[in-house]
Amino acid sequence: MNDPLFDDAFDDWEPPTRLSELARAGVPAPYLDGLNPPQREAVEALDGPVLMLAGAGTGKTRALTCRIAHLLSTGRAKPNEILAVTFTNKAAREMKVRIGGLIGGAIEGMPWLGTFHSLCVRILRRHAELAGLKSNFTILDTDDQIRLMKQLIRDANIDEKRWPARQLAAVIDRWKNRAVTPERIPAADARAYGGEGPALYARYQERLKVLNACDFGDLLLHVVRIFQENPDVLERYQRWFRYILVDEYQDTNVAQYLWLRLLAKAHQNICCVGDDDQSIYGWRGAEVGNILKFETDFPGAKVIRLEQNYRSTSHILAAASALIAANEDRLGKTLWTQENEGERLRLMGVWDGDEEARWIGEEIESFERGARGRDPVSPDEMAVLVRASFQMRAFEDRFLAIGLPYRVIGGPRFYERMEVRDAMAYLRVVASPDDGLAFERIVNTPKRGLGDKAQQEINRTARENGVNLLEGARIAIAEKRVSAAARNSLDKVVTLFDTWIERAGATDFDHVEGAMQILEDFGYLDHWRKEKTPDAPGRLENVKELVKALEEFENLQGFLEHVSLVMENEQEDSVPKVSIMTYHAAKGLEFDCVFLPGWEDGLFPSQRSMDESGKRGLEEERRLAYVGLTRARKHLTVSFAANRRMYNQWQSALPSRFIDELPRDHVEVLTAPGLYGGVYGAAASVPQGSVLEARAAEASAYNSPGWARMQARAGRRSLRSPTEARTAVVDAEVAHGPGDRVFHQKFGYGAVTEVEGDKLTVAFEKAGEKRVVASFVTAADEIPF
DNA sequence: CATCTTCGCCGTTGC
DNA sequence: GGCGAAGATG
Repeated sequence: MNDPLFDDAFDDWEPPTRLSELARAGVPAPYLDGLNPPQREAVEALDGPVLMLAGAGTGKTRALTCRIAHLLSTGRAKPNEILAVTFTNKAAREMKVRIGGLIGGAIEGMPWLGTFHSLCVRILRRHAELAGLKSNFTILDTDDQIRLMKQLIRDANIDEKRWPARQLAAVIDRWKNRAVTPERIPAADARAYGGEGPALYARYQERLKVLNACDFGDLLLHVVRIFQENPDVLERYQRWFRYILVDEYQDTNVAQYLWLRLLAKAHQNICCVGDDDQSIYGWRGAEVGNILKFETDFPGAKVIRLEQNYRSTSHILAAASALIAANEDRLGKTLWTQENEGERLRLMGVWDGDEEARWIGEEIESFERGARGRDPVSPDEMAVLVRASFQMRAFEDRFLAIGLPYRVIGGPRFYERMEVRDAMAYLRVVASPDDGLAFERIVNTPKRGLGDKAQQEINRTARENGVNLLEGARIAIAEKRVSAAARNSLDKVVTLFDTWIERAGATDFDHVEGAMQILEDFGYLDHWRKEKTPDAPGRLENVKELVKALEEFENLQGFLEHVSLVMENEQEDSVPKVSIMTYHAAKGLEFDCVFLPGWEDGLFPSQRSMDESGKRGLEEERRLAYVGLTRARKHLTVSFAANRRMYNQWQSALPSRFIDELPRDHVEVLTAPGLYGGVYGAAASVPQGSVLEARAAEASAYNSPGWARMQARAGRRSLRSPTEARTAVVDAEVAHGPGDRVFHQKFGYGAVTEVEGDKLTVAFEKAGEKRVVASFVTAADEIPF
């Protein structure tokens, strides 16, 4: 057991006495209390492959943590012999805490509980040389990746406009997700990226090696390859990890799947937990297929379904279940609950995005006060979930305006800020001098008179001599390959780095103080002190905060690794705050009160997703909606706007098709009668006896898209009374033709130039040519005011 | 030759 | 609104 690969910290570890005695006596451990039968089965079926199909809110985390506690307390494995994979670092942290709570808090944490990426880094550092790297390799983020690829594209004389670097990044990413190496690109992919993809991929990997760096995909790919090519190494890990657990299995990609299968091959003690209905990372290479074929991959697998939902009220669960039922590709589960009926899902239509933010702000305050006979809800228990991050700003602006505390989760993050990335680049060069991308980033930041010309020369020199940029710079100075002014300034940089690289190698190096001094010496702190822009002081603060964050780590490398993998800077604060985040970031979380704004076709479901992946894309969008709906415990509000400002332009939108799929019985419509945007809602709240009501009764298939869309058309036109609504329903059928003069609420007057179905192309006098939905314009002579 | 200024283009989701 | 490329300035 004295394998130097693995720590011996747990050699003397024993399960808590009380628990092991209970286990020996055959008495159920206390943590088994209150588990429902399938949960309990999932906890107790320790040997052989197990697939836990766990619907939203069915207590899968509980089952998972209990299972680990059970492995530990029955003495099946020590804490460091269990490999447990979570989807986020946050989930890993929380799970450690919960396991500690279950078995008595005595464990020092589980070293092999983490995300695929963090686990792979640990393994890769130990065997870096088998992948052609040094063990102090750096991990590049997306930004670095793109910059590197841009260089390669330029070198290959490819037109960057026609072939954007992002696209190459996407192509290479897809290959890595599927564990495709440059040597084994499938014939079908040979034409990727204008036929240059395979060659550029190979060159990219070569450059990474030279830079002693790897990207996210590499972390897995390198380890998989090391396992495949070095059976002795693989065998040691197979023996060490006696039990394997995987959370969010529906979101694993091919590379991750291969990694797991290699590690589980010998003993097959693998337990995967997932929910095909919550698979929302297809765009990142996740294969729902992994979960669907688990039983084939691991013969004799036990499949356990968790279907009792403990989270949401029955109205909310019913609405979510009905929505997801529209998907065809699913295993199918029947969630049920014993919770109260609760409130129905509330549906609100508004005129534009600003009004939506205003209204939600007011609603949040009203929930906080406990108005309308509700129990007060803390802001910590409320969340606004959006499809895309650009939607967040409207809410931030509004919440700032009314003084409502909020936190943005997963938005533009601390470690992505320019000044923080600059500061880190300095530290990266010191910790890992081969990191040319970091060197490039700061060689002329702050300005040192080292522009394009000088930098190109450094690059060329380095490449010709086969050395890193720092050495290249040194040679360029010695050989006078750059101008005298540049030489002088560059020499200072090189000398300073030499000094600090040496100091950092010393055993008594204080990395916190050192980091601050590095930034001081290079003039980076002064740079922000001198800057007169209003945001300069804040940026200086951020840099100082970054240095402070170093305190929690043993050395620079540890810190830099943490940043590249975790990228979050959470500080617990005392003020309760409303959370704003994307659906993707909300996975695994739950709140008493959830707002889902922006349910408009094209935004949600995202047009791009549908264009790129067709029906598959739409189904993933629907699963995203399902994830959103199932985050709510008690209060759930969906809203949509008739108009939204995007890229400084007004665009009109139809309500999301997902709204049509919400079952009427579980929905309360708040949209004001006769007000614009009265979809779905218009009819439900139209006064008795009105024409709209008659039409609603007629349409037996109330939830049919056709009906809802007709409502949309009718409601869309700033109507104030049922009388106007009646006219509107008729008007909506009136077609506009080319040449007609029309009026639009936001764009003003214009002339129709083209008609295509219900979309018009209109040349507006002020706003220019726009494509609009026919129902949003009126003939210019009958403006409804 | 470096840096500052303006213009046109682009724009999910994230470990 | 942000970014990079091209043009203007010092």
